[in-house]
Amino acid sequence: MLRTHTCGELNMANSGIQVTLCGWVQRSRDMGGLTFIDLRDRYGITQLVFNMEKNSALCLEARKLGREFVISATGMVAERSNKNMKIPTGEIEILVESFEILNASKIPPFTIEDNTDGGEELRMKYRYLDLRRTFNRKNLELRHKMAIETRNYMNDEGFIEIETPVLIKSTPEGARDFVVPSRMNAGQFYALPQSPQTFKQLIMVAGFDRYFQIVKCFRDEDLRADRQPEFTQIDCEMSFVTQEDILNTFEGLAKYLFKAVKGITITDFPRMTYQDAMKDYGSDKPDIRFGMKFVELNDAMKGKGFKVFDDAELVAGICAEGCAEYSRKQLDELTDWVKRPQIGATGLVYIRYGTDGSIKSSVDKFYAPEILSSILAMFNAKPGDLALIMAGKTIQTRKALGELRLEMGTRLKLRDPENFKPLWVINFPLLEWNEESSRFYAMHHPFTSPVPADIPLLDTDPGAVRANAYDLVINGVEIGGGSIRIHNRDLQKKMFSVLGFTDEQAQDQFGFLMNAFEYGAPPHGGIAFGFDRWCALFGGGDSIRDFMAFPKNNAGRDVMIDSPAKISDEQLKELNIKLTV
RNA sequence: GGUCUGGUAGUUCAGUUGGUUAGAAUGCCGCCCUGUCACGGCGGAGGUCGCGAGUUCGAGUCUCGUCCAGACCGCCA
Repeated sequence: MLRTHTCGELNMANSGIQVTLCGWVQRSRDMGGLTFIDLRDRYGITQLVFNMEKNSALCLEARKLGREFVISATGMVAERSNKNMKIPTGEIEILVESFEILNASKIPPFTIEDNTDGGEELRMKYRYLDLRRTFNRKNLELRHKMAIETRNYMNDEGFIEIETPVLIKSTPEGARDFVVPSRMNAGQFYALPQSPQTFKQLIMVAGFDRYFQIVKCFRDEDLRADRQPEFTQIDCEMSFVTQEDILNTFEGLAKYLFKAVKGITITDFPRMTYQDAMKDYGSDKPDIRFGMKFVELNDAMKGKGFKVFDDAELVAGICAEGCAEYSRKQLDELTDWVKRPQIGATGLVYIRYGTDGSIKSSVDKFYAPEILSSILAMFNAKPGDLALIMAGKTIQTRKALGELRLEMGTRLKLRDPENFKPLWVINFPLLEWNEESSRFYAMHHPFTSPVPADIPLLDTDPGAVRANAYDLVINGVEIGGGSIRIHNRDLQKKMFSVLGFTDEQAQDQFGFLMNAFEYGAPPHGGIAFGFDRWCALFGGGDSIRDFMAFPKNNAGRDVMIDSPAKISDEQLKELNIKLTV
């Protein structure tokens, strides 16, 4: 070992002993007769002292050390005359007797500090330097803890971790696949898994009963702050269970992780139907840290001569507590906010309930004071509150109002990142109609089982079929989703047919699964969690990139290794690929 | 595929109506300082204003194109 201790562990109890530390030069302070160096490693920072009077040659050498030099230093642990209570090692320092430069460093392009001066792009290019910062180190430590504790819980619950292949087969439906050309099979391609879905079902057919895997998945779609082309799932599947068993098992995982990683005891774990979530919050992943539920106002506000509302399919609003003080300018600004293309609302109506009991709205012309007063009563509004109302097509209005609700929640500071409110959203529809291609798509995926009572509807009214599917939502973030699967060949075949597959296509693409169902497939179901998102949520971050060691930028590029990149003509030839660009 | 924002010193940014030699902070280099810990003081170096056209007597500033980065919409079974 090149060191006797780390830079984070020494304190008064160690004073008087000789130690050797290794680490990076965080900063040096040259006082003339004294030189201080903060030596940093994963574990902390320890101050080294060089004294000109005691050893001038050594002190002069130490002054030459630049930021991020890697050194080992040997000396005596001593109590400081001026203590720094801000750091754990702040009561001691090392009186250095000798040191060695293990490796020099160029001047780093940005400062390796909590409040770094480096921008996003630069830090990504030098990610290995960025990762030296406490912020990133802590995020990766959190991620590690999450993974370890997940494995602990799953192992204790009798789950077995099994790896599934990464080179698999491309299938339609769902996200775009990343594909990998096969050299030995000219003209043919593997696909990288969007999830190990079919494999974990086959593992159930194989009798493993309880499987999980912390696994990389790949989707070739555009990126977001919470979406990367390669990401990690906690993928889980169980046999001989009902939906209730799965919800209980993974409610257990969530509670365990909250306790083990965040030290938080979760007692409340409510469930909400998809239908209620859409009606009350305009979202299938409602943030229930705050109320501000939708109030539907069709009966109260339609037919009173205000054309925008009269023509609307839905008139609905929310009540922002204590916002009656909003100025005309603020309300205009809020109206502009909902009119942005991302939200796409056509307008915003307000009713202001003044603290003096006065009522003022943007539609006074159409609604008598008594009516406005009765509407405020529907919101349970108190003097000082502000009702915000939108109208239009039901789906768009709910979506826009949902965005407005989140925005108001943020402005009113009702979305504390250290306050956690998990929620199961259940009772999802099985299918979703797509206007563009005029066909149904599986809302979850094509292996999701319909609620048995609704199976006859597959022929008559597919859109009304409910699925045995569920999502775990925490603070408005979709953390995971799953379903009870189809385990019967005929039902699976039926499902593909409803989705517009011919029997041949279904057999060609998913024959292996349907064949397996004919050999004693047990009833099964499962769930998959977005591991990166869960880490980001627990870490209080908005971007999953901060919780991955080497993430890609918003164009899917790794700016550090500069990928993706061209390959040589020889490689292309070997793969039988001709480029058109 | 689309919308928006940004690109100026190593770095993070400011730069007014288009007008003299493009500034600040930080980092870097040099000198001074024996208790600092965001040390302090003095001095110094550092710029193809992303790139390419255009308008103009004159462009960091206006226009068009293009590249790069970020956020979002579409997309993400």
